[in-house]
Amino acid sequence: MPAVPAEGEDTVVRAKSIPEAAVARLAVYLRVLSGMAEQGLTTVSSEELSAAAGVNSAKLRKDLSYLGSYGTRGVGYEVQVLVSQIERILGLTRQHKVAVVGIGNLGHALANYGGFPGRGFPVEALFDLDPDLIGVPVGGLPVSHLEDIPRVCAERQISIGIIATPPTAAQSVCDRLVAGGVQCILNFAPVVLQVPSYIEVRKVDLAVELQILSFHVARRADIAEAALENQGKPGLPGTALPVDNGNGNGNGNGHKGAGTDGGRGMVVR
Amino acid sequence: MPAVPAEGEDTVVRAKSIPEAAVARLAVYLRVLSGMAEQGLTTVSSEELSAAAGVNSAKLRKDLSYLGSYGTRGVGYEVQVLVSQIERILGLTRQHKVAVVGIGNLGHALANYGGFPGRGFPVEALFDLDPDLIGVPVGGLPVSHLEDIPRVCAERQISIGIIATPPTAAQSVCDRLVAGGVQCILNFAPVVLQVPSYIEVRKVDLAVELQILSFHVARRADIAEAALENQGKPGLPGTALPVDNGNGNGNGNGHKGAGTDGGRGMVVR
DNA sequence: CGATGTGAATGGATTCACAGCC
DNA sequence: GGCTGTGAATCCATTCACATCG
Repeated sequence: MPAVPAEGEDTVVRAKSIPEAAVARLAVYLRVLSGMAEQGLTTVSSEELSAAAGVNSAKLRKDLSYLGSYGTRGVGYEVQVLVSQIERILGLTRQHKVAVVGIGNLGHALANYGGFPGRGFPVEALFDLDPDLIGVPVGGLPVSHLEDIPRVCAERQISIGIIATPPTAAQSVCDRLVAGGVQCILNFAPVVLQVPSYIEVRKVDLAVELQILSFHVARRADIAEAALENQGKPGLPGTALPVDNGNGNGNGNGHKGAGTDGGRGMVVR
Repeated sequence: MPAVPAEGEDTVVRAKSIPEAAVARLAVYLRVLSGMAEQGLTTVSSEELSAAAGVNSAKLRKDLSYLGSYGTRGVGYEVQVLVSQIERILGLTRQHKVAVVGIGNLGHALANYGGFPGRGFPVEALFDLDPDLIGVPVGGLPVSHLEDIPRVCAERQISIGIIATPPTAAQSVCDRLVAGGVQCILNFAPVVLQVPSYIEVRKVDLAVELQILSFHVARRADIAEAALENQGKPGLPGTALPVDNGNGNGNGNGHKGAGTDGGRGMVVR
């Protein structure tokens, strides 16, 4: 299915080039919309959708405008239409076969995921170094050896490689994935990977995330300290404020992104 | 609830306000620098460090300039000095106690981490819903019940909560963490959390990451398709090109972020 | 009317390029 | 001479505000 027949655009490369930041948010909108669809909602306004997605409505509308004009003025958007259009733009009509390298705790979690976000990302290969693990099925798929990454990836037409190994192994694993023809890499190892320029890499780095949070805690503490010339007790939440949410959003970061475990029934033992 | 004391405001608050994006990169520089220090390097130029961190040197210098002027013109930077300064800015001189909620595969991985990035982030509480898990030590720390989140977090002065639960539980867990006085949340569950504005949230969303990669694959395919008017075979890497790295970097994303498993000795069973 | 879609304005972040200093 | 530090210029992203249309 070629999906969209050809998109209007006469010339070539109709790449309107949609902003990176918007792409990440579209994925979030898609999830929210899917939830709404399940609940039987058929239409939604930019106001509602943006609130549920934690962004402001202007941004949401601009993001959606990159898809084309699929809303109805004075009314809103049809949930199903948006879902289809976002799936089209994100390339979710194709299947993207995934390989997970490094079957530790995290790799295990990923493997058991067994087909990611509403399908579309079937896990079709697992790799590890540990001899005790080779051949053992994890989530229904036997583990292969690191050595075989290039061959197996090529054979199974893997397009996305996930690196969940210790940092020391990451670069060599990465090289093998590239040799195996994967087009994108999602890297959980805390190293900066060197890759040829045609490979897309995204990284998920827990240490970095924690340190960013640490920075904000520290900044906050500094501010509280600076407030000493106002009052004597800034009020450290020792017991806690029973604050409830309810505000529009509050965090509105902008650039974030990254993988999740998501949970589902993953109890370790 | 007054919560936050009052936010500095115009007057004081000498906060030079260092850009979010730069903060994330500083954490990366820190890791690279630590590696260099271990190898006995004592000085480094912006060129070297930027290459190792996968950014360009101008950006690196600007980022470092937010710390102050700690380089020597014509020479470079002292590794130890940079390490100290970055640690200072990121607030890594304080300790930040961490709670992990949801002891599935991912939570397990996090718990076994047992003290994160070069210490500074000790895991001091674990929570789950599963009765079979309560009281069982994981990574040396017994699991408590979700109900007890507010009390335990308050008692142990937890400042960072990590949510690794299924999506349905995430918001209620989040509310309890907030009630327990945590200041920041790292969310691995694929939901948009609603929090009071003084709480810092970062999310790590695997589904979103994969979909972003999917987008790039699709875009690439479109371009290849468009190239049909040039040649007949764009050259799908069926077997793979043995390309090796060696370029400056290639991905140069900019905004990414997010947690990692990192690996270390985490084999599941 | 009411909500979309979008040019224009604003604000951040990246890059350039060069002055300043060792 | 070489490398840092940084204003100025550029580029990208967000927000504003309103024309547009069902």
